[in-house]
Amino acid sequence: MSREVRVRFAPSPTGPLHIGGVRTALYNYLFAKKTGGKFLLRIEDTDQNRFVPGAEEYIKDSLEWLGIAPDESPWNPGSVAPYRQSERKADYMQYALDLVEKGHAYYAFDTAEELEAMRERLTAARVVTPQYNSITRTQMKNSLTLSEEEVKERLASGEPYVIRVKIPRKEEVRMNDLIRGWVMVHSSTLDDKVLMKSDGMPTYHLANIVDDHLMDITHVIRGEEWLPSAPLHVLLYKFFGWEDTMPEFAHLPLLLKPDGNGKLSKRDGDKLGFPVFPLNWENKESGETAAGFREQGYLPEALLNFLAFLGWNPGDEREIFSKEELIEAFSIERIGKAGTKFDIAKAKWYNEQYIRTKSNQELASQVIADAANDGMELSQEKAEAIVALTKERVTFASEMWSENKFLLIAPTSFDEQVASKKWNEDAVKVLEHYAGSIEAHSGDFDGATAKSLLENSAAAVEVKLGKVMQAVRLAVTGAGAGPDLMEIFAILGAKEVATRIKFAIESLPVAG
RNA sequence: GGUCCGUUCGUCUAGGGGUUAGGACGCAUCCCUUUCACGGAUGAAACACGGGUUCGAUUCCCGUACGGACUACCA
Repeated sequence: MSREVRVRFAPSPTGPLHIGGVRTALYNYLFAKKTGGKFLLRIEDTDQNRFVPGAEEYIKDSLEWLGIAPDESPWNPGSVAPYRQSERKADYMQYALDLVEKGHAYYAFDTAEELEAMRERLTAARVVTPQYNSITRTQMKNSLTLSEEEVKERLASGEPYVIRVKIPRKEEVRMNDLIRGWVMVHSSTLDDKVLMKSDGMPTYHLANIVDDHLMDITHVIRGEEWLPSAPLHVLLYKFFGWEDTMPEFAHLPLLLKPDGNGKLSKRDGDKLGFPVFPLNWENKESGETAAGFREQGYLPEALLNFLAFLGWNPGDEREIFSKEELIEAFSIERIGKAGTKFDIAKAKWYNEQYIRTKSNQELASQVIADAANDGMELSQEKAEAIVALTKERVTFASEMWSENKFLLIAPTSFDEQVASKKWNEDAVKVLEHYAGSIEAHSGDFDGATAKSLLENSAAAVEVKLGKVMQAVRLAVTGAGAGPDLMEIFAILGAKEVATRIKFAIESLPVAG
C-alpha cells in the first residue's frame, strides 16, 4: 500500500542557507505538492559547536520569501514534533542502545590521540584507507575487545565514550537511487561510523535515520554529497528492522562553480560577483556578511524558476514556469545526473522576463521608494510613466530609477562624443524654434503633442527631423541613448524641456 | 590514494540504434526604430576518447581520460 508522500528538508543552522540548499528545498517542495504530500522542515542542530544564532530564522525567512514554506516545521509543528534534533536528544541514546543490544553497535573509548595514532600506524603500514573498521576495531579500546567487566566500569566511572556502528565484514549493500539507479557498495569499504558522540548527541547518520523513521518520511531528496553515506543509512534501516518503511532515495546533482570546477561554495559569492544566498546575511557576533539575491533585486519567482531549471527540465521547450506550473510539471525522473554550473546570466534573463510581466502600477512603488531614497518625491502617475518607459530595458527593478534619474534631473554636462557628431547649426535652429513653440503651447503636452510640435519645428526651418533627433536627445538628457524621447518630454513637461534646450544651446558651442 | 557518481554547443539542456542532433542563455549579423534597449529573423557553436555489439552507434556494453563528491566524535 502506498503511504502519503512526506519529504523533508533538513538543514543545519550553521549560517545562511546556501543557494544549493535552497534548490534542494525547492525540489522537495515541488515533489510534495505534485504528489499531494507534505513538505517538512527539520533543523539538524546536533553539532552544538557550530550553532549560529539567527540561522534558523534565516532559513525560515528564505523559504517564505520564495513561497516554498514547509507544511510542518519547528515553528509550525505537525504531529511528529519535535522538529529540532536537539529537542529529541534524549531519544537517540535509546535507539543507539537498542543497536548495541542487537549487536549492531558497540561502545568505544578511544581518545582522539589514540585514533590519530591508529591512522598513523596504518598509513605507515601502507594501508590505503586507514579507518576504524572490522579489522582495526580489534585493536582498539571498545566493548568488542574489552571485557564486559571493564566496559561496565568505564561506563560507570563516567569515562567519555562514543557508540559506533558495527559494519559487517562482508556484505553487498544495494540501494536503488531514484535518479541514479542501483548503487552497490561493499561493506568492507565502509567504516564503523560514530553514531553517538561523547557529548551525548547523535551524529547526523543516526539522527537522520531515527528522525526520518519517526517522522514517517517516504522520500529522501538530498544533495549528491550524501551518496557515499547512503549505504550506511540503508544498513542502519536494516539493523533497526525498519526496511519495510525505509524511504526511497534521490541524490541531486551538485551546483558547481560557473568557471573552473568544484562545488559552489559559500565563499564564491564575493569572488564571482553574484550572491550564493537567498537573503542578505549578517552575523553580529563574527561580523560575517553575505549578499543575498533578494537584496540584489532578484524577484522570488524568477529565482525559483531559474533554480528549478538547474538540474531539472520539463522535457518540452518552455522556459518560463510559475510555481504552480513547476508543481504540475515536476517529476524526479526528469532530474539530471550531472553536476550543474551556476550561470548567473541566465538568472538575470529570468529576472528580466518576470519584471516585464509585472504591472506598471505594481512596479511604480519600487520607483517611488528608490526616488524617495534620493530625496525626490514622485507621484504615482509619474512613477508609472517612468515604469512604462523603462521596465523593458532593465534587469533589476531598481534600475528603473537608478539608470533613469536623468529624467528628472537636468543635465549639467553633455556626452562629448555625441555632441561632436550630432551637434550642429541645423540642430540648434530646430531646437530654438522648438523651444519657442512649446513655450507658446497651451494645453496637454503628451508624447504625441511633443512630437508633432517637434515635426513642425523641423519643417519650419527646413531640416529633416531624423538628422537632428540625436541632438535633441542630447540637449534634453545629456546622453545619446535612452528611452523614448517624446515620452520623456511628456514626463518633464513643456516648461522644463524648453529650459533644458536653452541651457544646451548656451553651453554647447557649434563646431566648425 | 581508496570508494562512489558523472561526461550532448561556452553555459542550462532535449533527444536516443538510422535525426539537417532540437530549444534556451550568452555571442554575432540583419530588420524594426528618433538613439539605446525590447521585439523579430538569421548565424557561429556540441554527442570526451578507444574498443566492442550491430547492416548501422551520439544512443547499448567494456575500458581509458577527464571532472566531481565522499573519505571527522560536521552536517
